[in-house]
Amino acid sequence: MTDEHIQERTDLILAAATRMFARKGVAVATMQDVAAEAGLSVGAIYRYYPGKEHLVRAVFKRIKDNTRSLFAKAAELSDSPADMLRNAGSIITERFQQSPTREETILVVEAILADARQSDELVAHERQLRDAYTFLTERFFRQAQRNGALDPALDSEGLALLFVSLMVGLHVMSLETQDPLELNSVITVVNEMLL
Amino acid sequence: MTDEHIQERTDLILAAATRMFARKGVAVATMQDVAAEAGLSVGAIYRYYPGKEHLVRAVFKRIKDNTRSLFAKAAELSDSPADMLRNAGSIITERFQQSPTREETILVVEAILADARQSDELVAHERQLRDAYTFLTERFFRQAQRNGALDPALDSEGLALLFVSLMVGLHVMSLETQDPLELNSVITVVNEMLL
DNA sequence: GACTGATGAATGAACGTTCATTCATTTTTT
DNA sequence: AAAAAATGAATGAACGTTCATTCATCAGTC
Repeated sequence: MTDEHIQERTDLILAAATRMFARKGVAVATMQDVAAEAGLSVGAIYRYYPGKEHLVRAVFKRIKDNTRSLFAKAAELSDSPADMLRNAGSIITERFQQSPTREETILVVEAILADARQSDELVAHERQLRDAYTFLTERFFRQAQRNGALDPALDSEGLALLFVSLMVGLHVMSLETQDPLELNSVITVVNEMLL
Repeated sequence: MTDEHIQERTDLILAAATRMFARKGVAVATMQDVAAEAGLSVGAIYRYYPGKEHLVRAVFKRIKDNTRSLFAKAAELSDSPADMLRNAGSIITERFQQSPTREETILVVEAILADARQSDELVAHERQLRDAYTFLTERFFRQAQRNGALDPALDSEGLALLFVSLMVGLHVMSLETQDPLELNSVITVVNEMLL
């Protein structure tokens, strides 16, 4: 009853915390909520996490890492801006259609808010989210410009910011609908504009 | 000392609450925080608002109304999609540069999150935010298509969703920078793409 | 195999703190 | 002096955290 068991419990608690934090909000969800959702007692949680603060950070970290790697994958799979838009768009729709990941979407936004409120000391460290996104995207666009898949006259930095903002915006907008967004029409429009 | 005084106090408290809710988060900011920020005692607040819940709702309502009317104004001032983008973009930068409105930006996102968590009963009522945005925008685009300022072949609904998502995304992204966004490059890129 | 003792995972009542709300009192206005 | 406005100490509920206790599991002994 060792490493494997600890990993199992840690994951169980993290998943339960993710659900509760998304459902009620990080500040409103209580440790008792998390414990009940995990099917454990409150005390048990403190064996695996030193406190609520740590649990929150662990949840945010996982969310960010997930999102970042999805972005990286979209860039890797694509070989033109239109393609990248299509890939990133389908990531959002997929993410949203699975119910547990709708909750993750909410937490992506909560994590951004938490970052936004951080006072200036840790800021530099915590602002990696946007940087990582825009960095990945800009690199992809520059590559596309070298390959001739994108007009070299376009400002790749501006384009990257535009692209990432659009993706984040679509995430947020998806929170306002029960049904998945009609992303197809968006993608079609941008495709037409990009050609 | 009646109507005018009541209005004055109500506004004072609402402004203080807006600042504190944005700074700490709605759930974390206390009534004592709000009172201190307003330069009043806790008890005084309860003379003007029946409780925290009401205060929160009032703050959210004002934020939404503000944002909505800014959107409407942008549509009114514009006579082409590129123009609309420029106008909406400058609204975001203006909003962001004034310090009190950076806090409002945070609350726009908190309000969206609060909506997203509302359970299904009130949802239809509360989901006006996106509808109002996209409705305004789509109507503007259709008008532009009639005026010949926009390719009539484009799907105005998809375009509206795209546009609103981009604006919301830019708002959120602006939270991740201390400095105002380099929106100009974004606007330039889209302008080039729209032509 | 049966008994005993040790281990440490899990429990949940209890504690101290924080916070929304109330209200008896004081201050200000009319 | 009466009425209205404002105060802030008091109240009680809720929450994060702690810890004495329980109990299933397993090692050691016969």
